[in-house]
Amino acid sequence: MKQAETGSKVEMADKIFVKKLLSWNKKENRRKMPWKGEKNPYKIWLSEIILQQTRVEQGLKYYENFITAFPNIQALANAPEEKVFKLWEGLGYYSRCRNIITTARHICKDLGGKFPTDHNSLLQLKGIGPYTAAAIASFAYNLPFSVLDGNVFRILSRIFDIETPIDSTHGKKEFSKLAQEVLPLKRAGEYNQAIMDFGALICKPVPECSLCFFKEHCMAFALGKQLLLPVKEKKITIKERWLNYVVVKYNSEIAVHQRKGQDIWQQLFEFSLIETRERYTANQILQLFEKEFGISEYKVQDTQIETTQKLTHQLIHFRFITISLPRKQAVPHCNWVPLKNIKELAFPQSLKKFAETYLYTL
DNA sequence: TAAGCGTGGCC
DNA sequence: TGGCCAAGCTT
Repeated sequence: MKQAETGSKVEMADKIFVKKLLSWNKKENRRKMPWKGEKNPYKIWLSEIILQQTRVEQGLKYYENFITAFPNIQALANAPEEKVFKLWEGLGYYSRCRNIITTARHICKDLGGKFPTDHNSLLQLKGIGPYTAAAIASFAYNLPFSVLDGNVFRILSRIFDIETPIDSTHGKKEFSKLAQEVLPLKRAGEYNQAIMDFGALICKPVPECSLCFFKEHCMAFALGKQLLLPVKEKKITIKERWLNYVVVKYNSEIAVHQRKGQDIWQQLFEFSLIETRERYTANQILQLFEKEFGISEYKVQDTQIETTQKLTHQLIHFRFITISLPRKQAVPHCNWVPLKNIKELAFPQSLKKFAETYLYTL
């Protein structure tokens, strides 16, 4: 947007957009979701955390499972961590799971079990950033804070033809300011829900301009730039890695290891791992395994299973080598878990699929 | 502050 | 089909 246009023209467009958006929301928006219209901050919070960088269709079942298992924040705070992680299994971005446990326990232990009712206190909670704080504040308490998510970036960039990259620090500030200016202060909750529904149904990445109530006022539509907005500047680099799992069995027990540190899948479980920076043969992997784990007496059951998984920043090649031990012995960094109990542990999706396909049937 | 964190659906 | 995207946050 050009500097000269930040004055009255934009304010006019704002007013028309808000009026039309709220009217569309009331008359035509049929989108239904279980947390919509919810006033319970616990349920709003849970839904918003689940939906971070996650599609509604994917998060829906997780939300229902969580509400059933943990109907209130006390139930979540009192739950064993492994049970919470097991419910989160497969949803990705597992730090969210760690954070809801921390925050639930903090609220129950230090805040009398009551969710904070002001925006700034919400922002202090682990896992709650600007978007989620605004969502809870506006949905639960109708406080005047505008949400700024992927939908809102897209919509505002198109309506006002703003080419500032949304993944830049400057862009975030600019869009945040604009979003707050557009917000109708007394109808924050209603407006925030409406604009995100509008982004999900009409002003999609590939937009349905023919259905749009605002196309006569949209600068991107006038210029034919819908598909060029919003602008992103960062290129992601994809790291390639090879995770060679040596699945160690003794009778019907499996050696498993819980991931720690700063890497992916923190706190999830895996099998004994040999990571390499390129593809190794099964024999090379077993050689490394013998050396690193101090285990040389075993029988190889299978070396064939290979698969890949694409993460946002990584391309992971998996190799599964199943071996069995003639006698039970300690496997470094691992614990022995009966096969029937493996299902109770949270695994990364690719490992879960391997286990379901090959391990339970051995 | 820029980089990193999962998974699945879409075209 | 591979790159992009989806109700972001933390470090």
